[in-house]
Amino acid sequence: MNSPARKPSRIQTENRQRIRDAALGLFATHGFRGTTLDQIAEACGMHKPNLIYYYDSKEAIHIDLLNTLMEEWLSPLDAMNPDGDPLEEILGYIRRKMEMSRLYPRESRLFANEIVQGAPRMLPHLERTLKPLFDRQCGILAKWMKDGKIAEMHPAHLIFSIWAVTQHYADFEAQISVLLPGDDKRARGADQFVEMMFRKVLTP
Amino acid sequence: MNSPARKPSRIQTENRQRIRDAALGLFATHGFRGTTLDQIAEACGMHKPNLIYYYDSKEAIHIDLLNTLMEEWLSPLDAMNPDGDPLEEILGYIRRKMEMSRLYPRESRLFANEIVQGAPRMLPHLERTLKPLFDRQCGILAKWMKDGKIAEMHPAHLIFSIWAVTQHYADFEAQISVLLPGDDKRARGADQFVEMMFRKVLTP
DNA sequence: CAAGTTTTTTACCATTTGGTAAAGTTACGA
DNA sequence: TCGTAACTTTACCAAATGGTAAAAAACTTG
Repeated sequence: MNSPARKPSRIQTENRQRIRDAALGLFATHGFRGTTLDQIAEACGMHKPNLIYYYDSKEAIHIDLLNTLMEEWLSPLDAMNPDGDPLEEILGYIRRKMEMSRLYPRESRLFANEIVQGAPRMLPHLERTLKPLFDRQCGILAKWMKDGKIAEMHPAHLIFSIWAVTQHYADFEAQISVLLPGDDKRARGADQFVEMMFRKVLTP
Repeated sequence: MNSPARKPSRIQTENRQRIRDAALGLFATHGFRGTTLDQIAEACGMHKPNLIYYYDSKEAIHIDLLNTLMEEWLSPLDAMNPDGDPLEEILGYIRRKMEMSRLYPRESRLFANEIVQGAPRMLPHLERTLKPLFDRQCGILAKWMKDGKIAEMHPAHLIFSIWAVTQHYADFEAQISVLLPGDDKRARGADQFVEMMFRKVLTP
């Protein structure tokens, strides 16, 4: 076991990453309770007690995943520049969110599972990390509205609607692929629709 | 055990309903694997083997719930009248969806859980029941667009966005209540925002 | 390369969990 | 009201699952 003061060895860093990567896919598609340590072990080519050597418990893996991924998951929101062109900043954010839905559906579903089930392991993190960022960005949006750069509306609900629409494509993909088969141009169609939609909504 | 030909007794009807009601809340907040038969039994004041007397397995309860609720869950979509005023028909549908998010969050989360995890027990049902309805309503929307009654856009993605935004308020309530505390006027604010949003999007 | 440390593997355990068997109780039609 | 079918309860079980103990193997470092 590693003492708390020592920094992790190369092997530790690598293997923890392997574990997280395997666990991410499984937690995303089966949820926390639906995923077993044996499944994670098999998915990353390790043995069950080896997981516990690197993480104290199954829950510790889950929590570490949520914490590790939250930051980069939220980074596009943070990247909105208060001094840029309002409409283009927001549309840029929306484009990045659509891209992330396509590139990182596992992350999207991991958070979706967690929050749908009441965020039992993430509520404090939402309070401490997401809330301040959210409030700040709402402030930026409010200022843009007051300056007449974009249409006047409730900034919080605007952000909710952006999250809802963009993440829907990752979280509910199983349903979408049934209703809109032939996935060739689906991504482009989605991108075009979402851009058109929010352009209309935001234009004063 | 009841023979397949006999129709269920009063006690059977009542107790199955009690079981479904208890299971709905638990499946919605803990997912399928996260819910145990003992939890369901306790929640409806029955004993575990009694559940198995009414349902062959835990999975049978889950499947019956999905099947039973799917129809009424989709009924507002079916209620869109092709001969009514297009904008008002769609906005009426959106209002009903918002109302359902508020009145039936358990149902919304039950389906959210199921679909996020790849709809393992619902894919055939989506194909057989949802797909035809969806295609029909897309056709109605397309005609309204061709007639210039509402703005031109991809009908399927319009429906996706309606589902995404309205169900987001039920499915991600844990997050929303952190970001927008003081729930007094939250529902009204949401309703107003969503109506304004889609009015803009749909106006030609 | 030898001693010590880190990492991996094997064997195992206690609890939980979905489900069964069968006895006991209640409801209900003749 | 009596017999039978429907329903409920108690006791139980096998498999799955999260986790532990400790020996074996591999790696690091003086």
